[in-house]
Amino acid sequence: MREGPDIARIASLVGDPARANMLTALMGGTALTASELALEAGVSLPTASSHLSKLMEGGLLTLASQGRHRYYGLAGPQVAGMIEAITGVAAAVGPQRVRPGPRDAAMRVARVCYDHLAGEQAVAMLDRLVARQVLLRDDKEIRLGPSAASHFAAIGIDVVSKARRPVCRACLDWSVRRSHLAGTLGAAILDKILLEKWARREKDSRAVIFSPMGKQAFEKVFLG
Amino acid sequence: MREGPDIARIASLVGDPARANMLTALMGGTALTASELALEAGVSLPTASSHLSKLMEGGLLTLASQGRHRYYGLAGPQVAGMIEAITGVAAAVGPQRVRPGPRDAAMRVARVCYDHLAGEQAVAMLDRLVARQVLLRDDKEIRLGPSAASHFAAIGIDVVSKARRPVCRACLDWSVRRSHLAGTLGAAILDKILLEKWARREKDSRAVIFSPMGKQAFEKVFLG
DNA sequence: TCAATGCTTCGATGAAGGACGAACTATGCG
DNA sequence: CGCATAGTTCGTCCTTCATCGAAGCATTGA
Repeated sequence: MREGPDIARIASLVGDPARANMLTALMGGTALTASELALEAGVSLPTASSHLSKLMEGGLLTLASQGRHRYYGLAGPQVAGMIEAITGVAAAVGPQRVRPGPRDAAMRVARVCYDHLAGEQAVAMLDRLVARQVLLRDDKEIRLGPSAASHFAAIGIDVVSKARRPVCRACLDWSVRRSHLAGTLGAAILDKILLEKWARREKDSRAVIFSPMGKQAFEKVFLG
Repeated sequence: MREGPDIARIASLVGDPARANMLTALMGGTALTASELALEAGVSLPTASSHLSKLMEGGLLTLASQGRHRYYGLAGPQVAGMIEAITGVAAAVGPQRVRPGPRDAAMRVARVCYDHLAGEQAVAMLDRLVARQVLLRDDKEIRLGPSAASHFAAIGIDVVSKARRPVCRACLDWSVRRSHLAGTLGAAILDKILLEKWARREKDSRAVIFSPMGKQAFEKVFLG
């Protein structure tokens, strides 16, 4: 009989369809209220409330009360990474899927991963940044290169770490099996992309759709 | 209501304690038989068999039949990565350690790991055998040294491999984070320890309790 | 061919927990 | 205040599924 971190406890939290839907919905990065999550999960409000308590108790969610609204969000990037990893296995393992619709294709190209960009675009970006030595990567770790500060400052992104959260982190992609950039820098880049309206978010989905011009701009700045 | 990869299905597979233990055991990288996994999970053989079918059906395991042995292993690095991600969250989220009781302390010192000895004693033993070059270890693999046959023959252990099972294998310890000796040799040594009554097994536990004299004898033979 | 071992299937049991309606608390708004 | 909206708690029903013993296959060795 094994000991150690209670992995079954965490996994079983994700293992309920209603809770899994809630967590998936929260992968979009924005915090949601209990009613919204109930709707996402397709259960009644009391049921959702019960699930949310469990997720809170399990440490997977954070709660921000604002007046009579209670906003639930993912507890952190580590939790988001776990959901991505599970999603990846589920996607790889379920070959009995109907042919990938247009939404799936879009998801493969670019999607939101909690607070940063994921998908082929994001993987290509990280590759390029490493090739140009703006970022340095050894093994699983990613660090800022000497030219990083000036490079990102030129496009209006400050790479100074304000919080305890790391600036750079690698996050494994489920569609491609390679890493993309997470951390505060990854989040800042996604902000920039949406702020500049290079891309818009598909409603009720994690997909990120680049406009033709936005794609060009993105490629010029990050893949150039 | 969401669509997409069935993440709840995968997570719920990991969400059962017995299955979680099996998967954790398989994280070592070596494939194990159904009986071994039953022991690891602390369930009966039929129960284990049922769990294994489910894990197979879920695509998390691969199966290699060799005669009447059926070796189960993780389906791939992606699955391993997922387990690791879940373990990470579980470790970060649950620092609530139960106070280590006397049984836990004993488990840390010495315990049975399905057919061989694990724990601090076992780790020390392997270290010493390698230091004396009775065993040779490179990377993760352990082989017999030139003096191994005579050395073990002197204490009544035959190192000739009868079965297909390897004589030496490294097994990662959860208490200490280092390896101990598994394989037929590991099993033979545990047999010897119990046969000579150097130690007895705690009932209903994996703990192995050395008598004062037994400990001396063990240290003389294996740590001398 | 017979016995032993490794493993799976079957059937019955029992406990865990997910579901919702109703009632309760809390915030906001006139 | 009184009413409406957002959430939680409670109680109960009910499905699911983990568990084990016994029996059934399959492989190996004698």
